[in-house]
Amino acid sequence: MTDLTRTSPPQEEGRSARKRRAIMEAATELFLRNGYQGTSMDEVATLAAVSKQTVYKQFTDKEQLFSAIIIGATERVGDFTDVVTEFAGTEDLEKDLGELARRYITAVIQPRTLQLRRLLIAEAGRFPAVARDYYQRAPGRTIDAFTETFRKLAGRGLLRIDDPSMAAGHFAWLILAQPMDKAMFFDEELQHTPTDLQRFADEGVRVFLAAYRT
Amino acid sequence: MTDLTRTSPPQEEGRSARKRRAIMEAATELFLRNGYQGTSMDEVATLAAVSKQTVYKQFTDKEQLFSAIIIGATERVGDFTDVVTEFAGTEDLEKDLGELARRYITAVIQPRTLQLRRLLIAEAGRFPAVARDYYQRAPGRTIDAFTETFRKLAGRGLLRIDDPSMAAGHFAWLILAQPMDKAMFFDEELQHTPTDLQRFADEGVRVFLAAYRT
DNA sequence: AATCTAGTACTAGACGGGTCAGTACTCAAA
DNA sequence: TTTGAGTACTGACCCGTCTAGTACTAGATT
Repeated sequence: MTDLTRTSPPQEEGRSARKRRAIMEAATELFLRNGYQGTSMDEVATLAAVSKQTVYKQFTDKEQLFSAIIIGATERVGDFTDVVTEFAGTEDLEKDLGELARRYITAVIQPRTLQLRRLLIAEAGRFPAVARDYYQRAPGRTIDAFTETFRKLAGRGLLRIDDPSMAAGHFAWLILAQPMDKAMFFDEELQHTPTDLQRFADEGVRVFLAAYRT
Repeated sequence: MTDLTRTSPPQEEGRSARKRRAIMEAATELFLRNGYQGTSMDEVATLAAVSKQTVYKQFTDKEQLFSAIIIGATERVGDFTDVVTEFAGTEDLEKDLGELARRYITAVIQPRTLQLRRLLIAEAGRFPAVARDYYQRAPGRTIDAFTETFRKLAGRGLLRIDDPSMAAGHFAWLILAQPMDKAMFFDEELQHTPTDLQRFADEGVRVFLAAYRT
């Protein structure tokens, strides 16, 4: 008999790291659902099944915990930087843009993404640095990818574009502004069906191509 | 010397009404700047130069005061219902749409409107009824006006539109989605110049017409 | 018209009951 | 010996109520 004292499963990460993860998961859940002021550190500790002291060992204070979970949550949102290379050799622009649009709207309309967006808009005044950072790393990054993609497509003569950045903004918002705007104000009590979303995607692409196709 | 005792100016409204107005102005200012949970009833009373008891005489509790100031602030946002009749006999569609677009973006990008929007998005979870009401009475109302306008223009053969509601959404967001989105995340520390805004308006109208003009 | 009076609105501050961020301390587990 | 659970505690804040006293208003009286 060897090592009967080991009751826990083989631990990939140390105890501290495991606790830290539990705290971040709990805090993410609570902050996203109840906002910054609507979440107490006691709640976080309880939901993480951890003592409050442990929370304060891992995170100096509430603000720092908030920043940390926002950064973590931002990392888990969809990444569209690869569209630049994907569109490098497109054969059927209309079809490929349609697919991109559907992928895009599906990713952004997810509850987690919407909650994150709502939370950051709500706290933009209290945490300007966090809001700015999120904007650059999530929606800004996507727009940049679109911008670069369109610039190349214009270079190949497939699109007629003066300002690729403006065109990227038009593309993005033609597709998701309407469902997104409504979702911001109707918390939980509204959900778009996949059919709805596909229609927004298709109509958005249609208008975009009418204006920008050569 | 006549009536030295009268120190106050001729009062149009009674004392209560005057106090009520002071309270609402103070509460509007504070709620818009600091949010619902970030505003205390003591602060409201102090800023209104009124005792807390008076606040509670006029408004049963904090939630009721919040609802009241949101309704009041909503009434003071721009109204676009008259565009329907304005466009009834348009001669130069491109010019008139351009003017509408500039008027629209100027109205919506105002700090007050943006603060109101941010506040309602932040509190959509806590006050679903208030958020829904605001949405229908402010942005929804405008979209409805655009929808009706475009339906009529399509009837006159000036636009080619299957779904006027979708077209209205495209028009609105082509114009203001980009500056609005950024403004949501950059509180105070970003202001678009009139030149920027005009460019968003013009480019939005250009794309819209490319897609929907007959 | 000037004065008095009753009733109402308002002020200032205290207070009860509660929450919350962050700290301290004890005891058990690893 | 280090770590963390559990819990109590501090100091601050906040909602809503209450009390004691002041200011205002309008109608009745002189």
